[in-house]
Amino acid sequence: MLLGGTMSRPRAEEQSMVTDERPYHHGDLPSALLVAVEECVRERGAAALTLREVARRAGVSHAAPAHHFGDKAGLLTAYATQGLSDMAARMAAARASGVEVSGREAVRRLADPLGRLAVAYVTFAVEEPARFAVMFGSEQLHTDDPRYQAAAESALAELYGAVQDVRTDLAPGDPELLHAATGAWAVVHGFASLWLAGHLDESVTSTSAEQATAAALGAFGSTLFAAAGLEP
Amino acid sequence: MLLGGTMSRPRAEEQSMVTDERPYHHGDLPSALLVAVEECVRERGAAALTLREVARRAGVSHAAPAHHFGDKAGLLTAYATQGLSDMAARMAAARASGVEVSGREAVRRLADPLGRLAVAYVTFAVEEPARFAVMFGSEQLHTDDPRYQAAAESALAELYGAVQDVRTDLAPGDPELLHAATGAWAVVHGFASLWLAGHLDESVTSTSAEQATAAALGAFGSTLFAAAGLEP
DNA sequence: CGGGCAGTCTTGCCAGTGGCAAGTTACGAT
DNA sequence: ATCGTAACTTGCCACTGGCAAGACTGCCCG
Repeated sequence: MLLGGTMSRPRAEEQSMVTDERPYHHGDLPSALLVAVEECVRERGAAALTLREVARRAGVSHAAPAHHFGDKAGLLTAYATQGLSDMAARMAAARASGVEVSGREAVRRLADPLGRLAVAYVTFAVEEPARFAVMFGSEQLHTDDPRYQAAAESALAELYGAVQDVRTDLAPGDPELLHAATGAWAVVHGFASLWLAGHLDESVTSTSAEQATAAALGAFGSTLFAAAGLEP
Repeated sequence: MLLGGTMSRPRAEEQSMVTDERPYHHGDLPSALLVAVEECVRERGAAALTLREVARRAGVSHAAPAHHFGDKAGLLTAYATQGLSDMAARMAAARASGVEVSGREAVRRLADPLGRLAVAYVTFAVEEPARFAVMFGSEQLHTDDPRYQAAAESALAELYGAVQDVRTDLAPGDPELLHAATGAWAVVHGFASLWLAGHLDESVTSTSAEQATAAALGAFGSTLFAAAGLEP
């Protein structure tokens, strides 16, 4: 996915001192543009992303992106859609696999599917901060794009599925299920957001996303137990 | 705070058809600019905020804001600082007061200081979406500004205090306290963020912030209990 | 009372941006 | 081979944030 090879100039114009003899047709410009978006956002943040800079990195004129993505929001929407699909796949894999998380005692609760999904969510955000930032941090997204909506829905379905795996007492469609899923989403999303925004203590973010998530969820769970007057 | 009266033109130039006979010196431009920021963000979102539009609304030239706030980030930082102070005050009040929250059975747990703080956090975000968006959604903030840091720290202190109120078993400085506070922050912050981004189901956001928070936290708590094999 | 000074605000400019329109190039179907 | 069409470019527009230089005005000190 490092491009470079995606577009080998088909016919080398005689001279070897070709300065910019790239072919008129790029080959796979949409993919190259999405890679360029990734780079830009990683280096300077989503807010500083510039359509022209993206085009520059892909080696095309400033108006080329519009032909494939319509406008800046369209480009970002495509990038976010990629991210949502990837995230959904990761969550599905985490939910299916039985990988145990390492950590402290209270972490035992995280061995269930919901816990693995939580770790997957946060891990995705930490490993792909650019994607996460555009997916949830950008206000310029064409959220009515059907492909975007489909990707978002598939990710959300994983979340609901994980909650349902734990709350077997609830029938599908029960409002309680909606609230439980909302709460679960809130924790992991908030944790990931605060992490990426740099608001978390360094002692938290200096460990792995897995351990940090386990520690926070475990401690918060104990707090809920304490508030309810129960033994953890 | 609706401005308008903030700057009554001191001397009415003879004619009543004064088109723009405002005095050279505004009187309290910084405040007027912050009000204008509020309006702009409310109407078109934080990303669409324009220094020139803010200046236009305050009735000054496009370069006037720079004199008081340095640059765009400086203006946003001042606005965010206001918001953080306000939020800290609200959280402190909620923590001190004993107001019971209304809601379902599981909500009983929310009657404790931590629950009241959670409701205060979400309520602030829903009632002041512009402030919340700039405080946490903007990437162009001078986070090294001492006033900003002080405000952020006072808000964070309320959070830690509320957690400590519930986890009386933990000594100050215990890492578990840090993790518990991080987890608590994550839930309320995630919930508020998803709400403002429009990602929550309408059946959730159509109720009051108080009830929605109570329902989500309650249901999520029950889920944790279920995962731990306990009775709620 | 008056003169200068410092802070406030304006005008004018610059490079850079996103989007549009019109033109140019090259591929592929026929 | 030709022609239609998709891919890409050039050139333009209004707009933005930031800077420099100038204009206005309240206030302090004589």
